[in-house]
Amino acid sequence: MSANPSEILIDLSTAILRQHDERLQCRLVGESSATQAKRLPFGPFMPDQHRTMEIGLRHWVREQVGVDLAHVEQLYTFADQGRHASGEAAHIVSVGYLALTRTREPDKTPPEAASEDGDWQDLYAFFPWEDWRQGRPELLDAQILPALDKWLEKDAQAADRVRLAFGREGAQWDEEFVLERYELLYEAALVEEALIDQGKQGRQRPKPALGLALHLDHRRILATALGRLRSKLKYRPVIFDLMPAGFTLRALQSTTEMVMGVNLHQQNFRRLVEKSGFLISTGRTQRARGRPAEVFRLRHNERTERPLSGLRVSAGRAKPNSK
Amino acid sequence: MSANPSEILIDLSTAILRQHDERLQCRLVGESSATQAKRLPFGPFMPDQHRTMEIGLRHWVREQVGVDLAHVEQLYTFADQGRHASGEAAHIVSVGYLALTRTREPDKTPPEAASEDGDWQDLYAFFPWEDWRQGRPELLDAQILPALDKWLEKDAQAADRVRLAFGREGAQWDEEFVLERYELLYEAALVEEALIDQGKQGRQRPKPALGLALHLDHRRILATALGRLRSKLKYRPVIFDLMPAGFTLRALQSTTEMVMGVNLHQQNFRRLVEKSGFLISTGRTQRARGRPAEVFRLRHNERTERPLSGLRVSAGRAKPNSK
DNA sequence: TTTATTTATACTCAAATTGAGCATAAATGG
DNA sequence: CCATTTATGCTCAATTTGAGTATAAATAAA
Repeated sequence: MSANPSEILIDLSTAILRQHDERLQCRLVGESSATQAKRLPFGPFMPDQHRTMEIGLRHWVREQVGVDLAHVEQLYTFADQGRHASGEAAHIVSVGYLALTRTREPDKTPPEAASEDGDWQDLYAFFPWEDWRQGRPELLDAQILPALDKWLEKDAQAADRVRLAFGREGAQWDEEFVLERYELLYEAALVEEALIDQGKQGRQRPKPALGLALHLDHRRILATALGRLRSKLKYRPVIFDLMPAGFTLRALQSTTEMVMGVNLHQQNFRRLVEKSGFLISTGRTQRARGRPAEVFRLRHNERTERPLSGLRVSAGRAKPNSK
Repeated sequence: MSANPSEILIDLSTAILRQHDERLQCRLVGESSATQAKRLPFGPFMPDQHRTMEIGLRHWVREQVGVDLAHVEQLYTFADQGRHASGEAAHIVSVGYLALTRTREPDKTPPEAASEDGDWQDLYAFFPWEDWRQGRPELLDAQILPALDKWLEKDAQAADRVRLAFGREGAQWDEEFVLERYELLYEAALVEEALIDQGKQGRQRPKPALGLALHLDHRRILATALGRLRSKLKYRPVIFDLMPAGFTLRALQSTTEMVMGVNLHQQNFRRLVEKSGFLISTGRTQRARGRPAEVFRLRHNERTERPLSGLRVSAGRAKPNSK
């Protein structure tokens, strides 16, 4: 079927995220016909033309999507055979990337351009159980946990993983475990991709309503991206790569909340950010409904590679050995 | 020169770390002849035989190295062309992994087996500037920083990266920036690999004494491994995957110190670990020089995927939106 | 057999950080 | 002018962290 059974193609797929209109969005490409799932922007890695994979990735993104990337980070390289439908010409290894793009200054956005900038989807459409901003999603207790329990009845192997990932029986819900949760839902065949990979084209069984499906393992890449971003926010100031040049503290907080899927305490958030020393006032102010807010910008060009909230060395350093 | 210009081979290379005799060690394979650099255990990914890359990796490790792997984590996929000497038959993409192995119980180690278990090298032989346990390494001020400054004279572009990575001018030394430091030393041609990649076989210039060189980009993988491990220790309890089944708190602390390259405050470390609730006393005690120490073990089989020191959500959660 | 030395463990205390809330300021829309 | 909204300032208790001092229990040396 395939030209050469051990030929390997490397596919670069990128989860491009932006913050827009109070939503965290993800850029998609591909057919919007009902049968065909959309996919992340992608392209093959061509070692003869791209000196590094990141160069290749930027090439494809430039070609397919007209956005400037801020933070770019390699996520993971997936090569599971089970995930790729048979019939492919070669073995595909997909290298997933996370990229953040800065929103334009709210004022400067040309109004007509809004609909012209491609297919952006609400990220939580793919992971509705990850958004706790309005409280614990009802979906969890109404559908997910009962279905997982039913799955565990046949095979209790994964019981502990479910407990930790979904925060049951004393375990805390950890918002970083996005991938772990998605993988469990996949294993339990509660997401459409699992049915497709099993050859059941999603027509036989009732289509599970657990978020929108994507091409191949792209939703897995997206889950990795969200988990990584949530995790990274806590120790590296990547959040600013989702912000325009000038922004209010409230806007920064909203963006953080979108990513974390959780609401934060406004006054304490302000205290944290002020203490971090990353921001500097522009002197300008931005008015909306209530009291006008001060507009900040990133101090200098302190690049993103600095810890945001102090290091977690924990347990206290001591003096070096005297001897 | 090569059979097919765009043919891609995937190479799985693993940094296998263990803790042994108060040292953090790394398993190497390959010639010990003077001219040929050693390398990390490796093998090609063969999609026809390995369903996932991790399966392939475990296969090669089993074949080349007789150790049981505990924690295994994919690090990064490197595909830079500049890094691979020309003349290779195909484009090699190397997927780097980090693996931790548990030490045997100190009592149960057969004395003669010690020398029989392969080629283990002190990790800090490759990164002497990363070990601050005896205080700030003299190497830094004596050699590294002057050489970097000399490099920056020609091109000050990287000045800010140097400042952040090496903690100068107000910036703090961040022990996680292992890769960033190594890359800068590579770019400044202060490590042997840089000279080799430039075609100067290290004979012309005086060989820089900045740590032992490894095959191709294996030292870069090792740097990634150390940085990732240092980072991960702070929020996931992977440290236990370097420990034997039973251990004293002092042994746990020493291992943590080896990894972090920093000394910790003993009483506070104890407090932290006790509070974490990960450990449970075995009732046994272990005697050495001073007062005998209590021997602990991991509680149950709480797997490693739990936060060690409380989450860093920072800025405090608030109640969900009431509306 | 005492004594110094070494290591483990217990406890204290001040400083810093965090979590939660009250209070006030400065706009807008009746 | 007043109710509403949002931003910002400030307080206060609880918890965590950093850095010690004190004591316990062993070994090595005198």
